[in-house]
Amino acid sequence: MSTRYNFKEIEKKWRAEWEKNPVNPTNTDKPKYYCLDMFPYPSGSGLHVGHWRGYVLSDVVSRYKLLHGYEVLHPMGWDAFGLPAENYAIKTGTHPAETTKKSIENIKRQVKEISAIYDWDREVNTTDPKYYKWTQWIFVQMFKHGLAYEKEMPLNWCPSCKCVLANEEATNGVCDRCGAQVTKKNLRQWMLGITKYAERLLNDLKDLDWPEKVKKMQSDWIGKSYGAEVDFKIKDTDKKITVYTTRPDTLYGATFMVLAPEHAIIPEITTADKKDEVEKYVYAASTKSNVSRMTDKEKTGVFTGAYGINPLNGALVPIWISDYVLADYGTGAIMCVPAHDDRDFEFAKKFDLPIIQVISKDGREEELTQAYTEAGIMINSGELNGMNSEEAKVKMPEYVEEKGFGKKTVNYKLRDWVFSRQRYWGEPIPLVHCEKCGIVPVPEDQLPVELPNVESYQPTETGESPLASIDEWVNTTCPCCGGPAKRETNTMPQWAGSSWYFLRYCDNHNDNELASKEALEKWLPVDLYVGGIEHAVLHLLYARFYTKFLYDIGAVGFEEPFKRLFNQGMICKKSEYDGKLYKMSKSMGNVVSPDEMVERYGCDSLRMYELFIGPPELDSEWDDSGIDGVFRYLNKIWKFVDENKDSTIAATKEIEQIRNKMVYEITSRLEALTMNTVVSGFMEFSNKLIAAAKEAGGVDRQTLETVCILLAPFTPHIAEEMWHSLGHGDSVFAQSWPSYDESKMKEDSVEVAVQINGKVKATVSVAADADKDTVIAAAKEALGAKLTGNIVKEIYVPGRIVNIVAKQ
RNA sequence: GCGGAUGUGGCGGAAUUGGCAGACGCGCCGGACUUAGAAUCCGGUUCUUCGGAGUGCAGGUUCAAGUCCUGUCAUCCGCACCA
Repeated sequence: MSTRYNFKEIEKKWRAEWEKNPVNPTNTDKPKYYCLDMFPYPSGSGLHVGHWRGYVLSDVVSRYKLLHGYEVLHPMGWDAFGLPAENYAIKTGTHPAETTKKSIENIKRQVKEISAIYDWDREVNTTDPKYYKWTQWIFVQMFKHGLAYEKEMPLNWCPSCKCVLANEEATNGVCDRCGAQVTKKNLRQWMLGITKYAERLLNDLKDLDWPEKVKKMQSDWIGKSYGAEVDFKIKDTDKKITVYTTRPDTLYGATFMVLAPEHAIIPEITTADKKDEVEKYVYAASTKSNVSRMTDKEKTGVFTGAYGINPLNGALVPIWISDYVLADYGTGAIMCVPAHDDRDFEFAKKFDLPIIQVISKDGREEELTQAYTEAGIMINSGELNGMNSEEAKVKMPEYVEEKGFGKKTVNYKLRDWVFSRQRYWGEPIPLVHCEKCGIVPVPEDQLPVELPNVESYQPTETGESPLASIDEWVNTTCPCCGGPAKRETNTMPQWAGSSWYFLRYCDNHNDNELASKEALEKWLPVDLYVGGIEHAVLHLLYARFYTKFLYDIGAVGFEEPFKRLFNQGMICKKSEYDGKLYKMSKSMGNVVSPDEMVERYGCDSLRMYELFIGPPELDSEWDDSGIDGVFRYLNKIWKFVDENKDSTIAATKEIEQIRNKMVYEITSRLEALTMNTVVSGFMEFSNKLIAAAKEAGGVDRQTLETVCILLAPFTPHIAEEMWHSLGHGDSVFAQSWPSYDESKMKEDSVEVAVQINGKVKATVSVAADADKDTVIAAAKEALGAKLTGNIVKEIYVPGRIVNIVAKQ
C-alpha cells in the first residue's frame, strides 16, 4: 500500500467542483480586494515554471483575502498584439489572428493548471475589436485634448523590426525587442504628450507602496533637474544664445560655449573662414549613428569663429560645436565650466581652452588636474567670493532673473512618447486625413476601426505601414465633410492595449463605455499588482500616464492605478549550452515545463515549491530535486490528518501552543509576502505538531481544521480534500482565516543561553516570567567552576540570554 | 563613470531587526523495513589539530555584531556625455 496521497484524483475532483461552484462569490457587498497579475503575451512556446512564480504568489494572496471575507477580483487576460505572431505571418501567410487564437488556447490551458481563482468570465484580449475599440477611443480623447500630435523628427529606427521605437524601447541604443542596433531616421510620427504629465508622474510616486528600486528607476527616467536658463549675447550681433545649466553658481567660470550640431543658430553665427569646417562637422554628426554618438566618449568639436559674452563679467567666450551636447535636452546649448565639469574639462584640454577655477575646497586656487565637482568656497567670482557654492547655487537663478539675463527653470529628461508603429499587428490609429478638413478623428460611434486583411504583412524599408498598400481600406470618406479622405495607416505600439487593461477587467462586457463608473468605483485602484521588474519604466509609466489622463477627462476617479506593486524575481537555470545561469528561455535550452512537474508531483506541490525556492523578490535557481521536500511534506500532513480525522480528544496545552504560534507565524509571514519562510514555517510547525500528537496520543479537531485553512491558499486541492475528510460539507474557502491567542503562545519555561564575556558557556531552563535575579542565580549555578574572576556586569535579556562580564 | 542590490555549510536559504548563526528543505552518510530496489521511517551532517574558529576581506563601536559604522573586494542589475 502506498503512503503517497493521490494528488491526481484529488486535484481533478476539486478543479471540476470549483469550475461548477466557484469559491470566489461575485456581486457581494463584502469589501473588495483587487489582485492583479501582469497579463502575459500568449507566445506559442507556452509557460515554463518561471511564469508560475508570480501567478502563484498573487493567487495565494487572493485566496488569503478571500478567507478574510473580501470579495476578490483576480482576473487574467492576454496582451496579444505584437511581433511574434506578425513575423510568423510573414513567414507562413497565416493570419496573426489565427496564430494568436491558437496561442491563447494553449496558454490558457497551461494557466488553468495553476488552479488560480481567475474569473474567466472577465478575461480580456487586447486584439479583440470589442476591446481595442476602447484603446482607440482613448487615443481619440487624447487627440481631442491635444495630447496626441504629429511631428517630424529624427527617431529611433530599428532596422531589423523595420519600425520606429519609443525612447523607452531604445535604451543603450539597442532595440528593446530584438537587440538590433538602433539608427536614426527622420520620420513624421504620432506622439503622445507624456511630458505634460512629467511633474505629476514624478510627484505621485512618493505615495505609492512600490519597491524603492522601481520608483527610483521611474524618477531617474523622468529626470527632473533644477537650474537656470542664461542668455549669452553674441559679440558684434544682436543675437543671443540661451543655455541651460544646473550649476549657475559656476557662471563666472564659463570660458566657452558649446552648441549641439543641430542648433538652428549655427549658420547665422558661423564666421566666413570657419564655414566649411563647421558644415563638414555638422554633416558628419548628422550621419553618425545614435549608438556611436552615445558610446564614442572621445570629444570632437569645431569652433564657429563667433564669441558669446558672459553676462556676469562681460568676458568673451568662444562658441564651439560638439556632438556631446544633445539637441533635444535643455536648449541644445551649454555654457562650459571646465574647472568644474568633467566633460567640459576634457574638451578644454583637448582644444586648449582656458580653465578658470571658481570653487575651491579651502578658498585657495590650485592647479587642477581634473574637474573639481564637489561643493566648496567661491573664488574668482566677484560678489560671490567667499560664499559656499551650495548657497550660490540657490541664489544665482534668482539673481540672474533679477538682472534680466536669464531665469530659473526646471528640465526633464522624459521625452514625448513616439506612439505610431509601421507594422500590421496592432490597433489602427483611428484618424482620417482629409485634404479639406485636415486630420479628423474617426467618430466614436464608428469605432473600432478594424484591422483589414492584407496580402503581405512584410514591413517596408520606407517607414510605411503594410496597411498603406490596401487601397480599399485606406481610401475612405471624411467623417467631417464627406469628401474623399485617407486613413492613417500606422498602428499603435504594443503598450497601448496594456496601458489600461486593468480598468477593463472590472466591466469587460460593456459596449458603451470602457468600464462603468460603478464598476470602476467598486474595484479600482488595484490593491496589489504582481509582475516582473522588466516593466519598471515602460508599461508602469505608460499605465500611470493613461490613468492620469483618464482622470483628467473624468473617465476614472483616481490618479494612480496600482497602490502596491510587487516584483517577483526570475527563475533561472543553468544553460545546457554553456553551464551558466540564465533566466529560463527556450533559446538558452534551460526550460522546465510546469506540465511535467504537475504530472509528477501535482499542482499543489508545484505551487508550494515555487514559493519555497527562495525569497520571492530575488532571482532563484531552479532545482528539480527541491520539489521532493515539498511533496514529502504534503504526504506527511496528509497522513497526519488522515490518521486523526476521527479524533475526539481535546488539545493538550502543548498542542494548543503550537497551533496558536503556527497561526501567528504563518499569518505574519504571509502578510509580509515572505512566502519562502511561510513554507518553512508550515514544515517546522507541522513537525512539532506531529511529534506532540505522538506524545499526546492524538490531536484535537480544531488543530486539524486550522491546518487545513492555513494551507488552503497555498495548496488548495489537498486542503479542500482534508477539510472534507474531517466531515465538512462546505468548502474550506467558505471559512474564516483562523485567529491566534497570544496568551496561549507563551511557554511556561524558556531556555536561556548563558554567556561569559559574550561566549556561550551553558544553557539554563527557567520560568518564563522569572525575574533577573533568579535567572542570574540559576545561570551562575549552571556555570559552576567555569565562572572565574571579578564580575563587572550582569546582563539579562528576558527569555533569551544572560551575559556575565568578568575580568580575570 | 554614476546609482542600487547581493555576498552565510556541499547546495537553496533561515535568523523575532543588536541577543545561542546555520531554522526549514535538498543532497550526502549510517540504520530499520525489504529477496532486491522504489517508497517510507529513525539517527547524523559548518569546519576543527577538539583548545577553539566561523556569515566576501580589513578595521571600528558594543557586555554582545550576519545585523550598526568606516574602508575594501567580488558578482548582478539599472542609467549612461541630460550640462
